[in-house]
Amino acid sequence: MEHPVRFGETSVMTEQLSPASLASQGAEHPGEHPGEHPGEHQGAHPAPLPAHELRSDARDNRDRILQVARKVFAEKGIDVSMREVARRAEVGPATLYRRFPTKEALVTEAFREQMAICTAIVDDGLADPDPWRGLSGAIEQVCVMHAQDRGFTAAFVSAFPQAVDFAQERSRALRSLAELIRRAKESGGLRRDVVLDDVVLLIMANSGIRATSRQAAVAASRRFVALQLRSISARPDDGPLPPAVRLPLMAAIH
Amino acid sequence: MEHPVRFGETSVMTEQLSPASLASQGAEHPGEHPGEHPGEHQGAHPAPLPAHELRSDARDNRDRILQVARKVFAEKGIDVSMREVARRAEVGPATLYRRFPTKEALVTEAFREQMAICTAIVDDGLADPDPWRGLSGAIEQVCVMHAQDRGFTAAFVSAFPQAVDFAQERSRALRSLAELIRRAKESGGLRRDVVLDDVVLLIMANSGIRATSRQAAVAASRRFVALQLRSISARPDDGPLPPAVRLPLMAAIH
DNA sequence: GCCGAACCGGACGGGGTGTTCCATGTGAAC
DNA sequence: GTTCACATGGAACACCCCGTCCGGTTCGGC
Repeated sequence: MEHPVRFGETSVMTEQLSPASLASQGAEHPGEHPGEHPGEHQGAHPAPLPAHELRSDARDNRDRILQVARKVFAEKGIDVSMREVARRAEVGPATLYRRFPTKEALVTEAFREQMAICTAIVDDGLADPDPWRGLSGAIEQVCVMHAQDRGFTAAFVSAFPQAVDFAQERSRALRSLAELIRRAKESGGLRRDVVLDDVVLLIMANSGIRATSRQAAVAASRRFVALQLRSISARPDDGPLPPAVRLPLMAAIH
Repeated sequence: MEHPVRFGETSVMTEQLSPASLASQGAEHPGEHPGEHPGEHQGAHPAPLPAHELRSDARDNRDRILQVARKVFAEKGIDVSMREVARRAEVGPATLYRRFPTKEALVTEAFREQMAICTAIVDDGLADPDPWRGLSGAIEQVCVMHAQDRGFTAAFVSAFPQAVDFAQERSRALRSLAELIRRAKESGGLRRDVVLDDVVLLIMANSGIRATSRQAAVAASRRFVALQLRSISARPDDGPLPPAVRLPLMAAIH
């Protein structure tokens, strides 16, 4: 079962966090509280983010922005400017900022779904009667997800400490993963000297893979994961690996 | 507008290549030719880079710039601005640009030595009577090098196609590596289904590892490589792994 | 010590980014 | 249909960076 995904990128933006990111900290989660109409007019992030009762046009814009953001983050990584997102969504910068007071907010919201998919993948693995199969499948799927979506990878690893719900979701996924690892060891599928950090290390390393195209990245990731699984499996099956992939670095050697 | 292509895009500095990078292309390697005194006055990159016969103060500055650049690139990666390098070297931007007409030039020059070390490592491995030991040692050393110096990693993988001698050196290293792999397979130490691209993949993946400190990164890298070697070894020894490392991502799970 | 060439760094114009202000437009409740 | 709070986009702010020009400084040969 394939989850829909996108990609990620490396580095940065960590240093570009706005001064306002702190301000947006104190605000409560929007929640479902009806009748919550703070009469403040705009300018300087009035309320963090109203829930889903926006005016129809505003709601449309919000949706379009998120859609565009997800796409462009996946293609070019997380470093694309807010302005470009606004441009592509055919929206003024102010509109973008009223919905997402900060770039961090936009990124967090854009990847909330994928983050959830991530945990879902792990939970799926947990549901598998064969823990080793569940674990290896989960690892592969998560890695492929990262290979497809540069932005998600960046968001995942660089991981704004501020974005609370992001961290929460990740924390949940990690807990499930830990349990899955425990079971996989118990069942004899996973080597006993492998720990949770190793699996995270592996996923992190996977994000270092660069290729010329998204397909190539996925293929490379598949091969990489297959190799990885050999190294952590208690009884490696020695079956054939996915095909090797020619990497960009190799161009020089013709 | 399509990128001039080559390598794995991934942003970073790709968009910051100066227009002058082309100009610096045509120029010959400075070489040792004495009596090469183009009387042009400065402004707009007069000669690419005079060799080692600068005025004493200029030479001092050049050395200091390179020293600072290496340090700051290692710490913060390749994305630091030219201005910051200049500031840290206590030099005006103009001075920096006069010595290194382009950021690419600075990076290339800063990492020339490390690049050479890289090939030396591989050649050392080639000299080892036990090809498998030579290969695994080389892999570990290169990976540790990358873990210690983020900038070098970036320079290595993103790899300006323009920087000819850089590419040459890397190409040389790759050729040696290929030979080392061939021998390791022949000697029965390396699995037969592993190819050169896999080792490169592995090194690339290693560069995805992030940690809270340089020591942690090195430790994580060591563990990672040990796992890797298990997956490509024809007869994994099952010995103890280097210690596991707590990764930054894990902070959330306390 | 002189003097010219080599060298220096501050400052400039052009461009980009994250974010906010404000005058204008518009959905929707009455 | 009127009304007004909400929504909008262009312009603007403050900052940073890039690569270059220019007037002043310093090296080093004479």
